[in-house]
Amino acid sequence: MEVCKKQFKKRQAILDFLQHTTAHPSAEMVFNHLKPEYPDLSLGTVYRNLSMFKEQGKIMSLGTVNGVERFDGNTKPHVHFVCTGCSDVSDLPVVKIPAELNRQVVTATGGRIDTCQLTFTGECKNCLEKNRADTTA
Amino acid sequence: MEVCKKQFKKRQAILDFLQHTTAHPSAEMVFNHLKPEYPDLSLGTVYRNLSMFKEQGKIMSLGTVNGVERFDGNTKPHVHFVCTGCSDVSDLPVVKIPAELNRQVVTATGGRIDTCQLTFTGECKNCLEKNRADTTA
DNA sequence: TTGAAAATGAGAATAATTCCTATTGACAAA
DNA sequence: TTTGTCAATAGGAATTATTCTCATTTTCAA
Repeated sequence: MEVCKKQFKKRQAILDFLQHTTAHPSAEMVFNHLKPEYPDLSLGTVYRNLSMFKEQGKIMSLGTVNGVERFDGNTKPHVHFVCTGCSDVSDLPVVKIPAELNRQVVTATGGRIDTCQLTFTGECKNCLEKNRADTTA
Repeated sequence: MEVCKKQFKKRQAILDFLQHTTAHPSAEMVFNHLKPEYPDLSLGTVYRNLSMFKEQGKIMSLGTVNGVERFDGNTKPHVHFVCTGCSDVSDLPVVKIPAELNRQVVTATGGRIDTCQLTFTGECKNCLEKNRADTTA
């Protein structure tokens, strides 16, 4: 039966979504996105699988934005911009992390480096304009 | 009386501690550190003041490590190393964030940049050695 | 068809953080 | 010294994101 066919595709669906979106979603955002297609999906399953994928290195955590954890299906080191106004997280593909930094860190710490994250925090163009409109109104 | 003299120095004590430690403490670590000197300090006060200082830009949040938020009294952009084993956060004063990155981001986003954080995540020397000892034992 | 193992749903439990309210210290004016 | 006012605080309740538990369901190989 059709319904059952999808039953064990949920884990894969969660991973697929993360690897094809640039939205850097939270667990709840993943849940909301997949719920229409998988009506009996539960939030616990999303959390469980996200945590497993993170463990396996298939996705990475971007840390929390306004108290909720955000995830990224792109595990290659890249640069993010976080807007404190609307909590939007976006990629900055233009900006590159210089490769020699990694080497510097390894020699400085003597430890093992798993990931590296460069995050710029501020207010995005939209929020800036919205705020300006609010204050002039 | 001596006890009373300290009563309203708690806020300042919290800020002082953050500005003179390199431990990148959590709210609870701040609380535990100041509790002996201020026996009636409450955890709520620590959270409240940390959040106020953060708002004022006097301290900054480093995001969460294993689920708890960490703070830094040094608000100048600098590089951190987070050990996923022992949750230790350390500065990497040797490694510098190239200044031109900031300009690239401003032009790429059209927004306002408040802070910038470069974080390397992995396992520190100590934890690596501890793990090796565990597996060989 | 059956049995074992993996995946899930639902909701309870947990833990970090925030909120609320009565109390207390500081400080200026009487 | 006393009093009034206001900011700062303590203490604990409330909130909320996340994790855990366990019964149920699906898969898949035998």
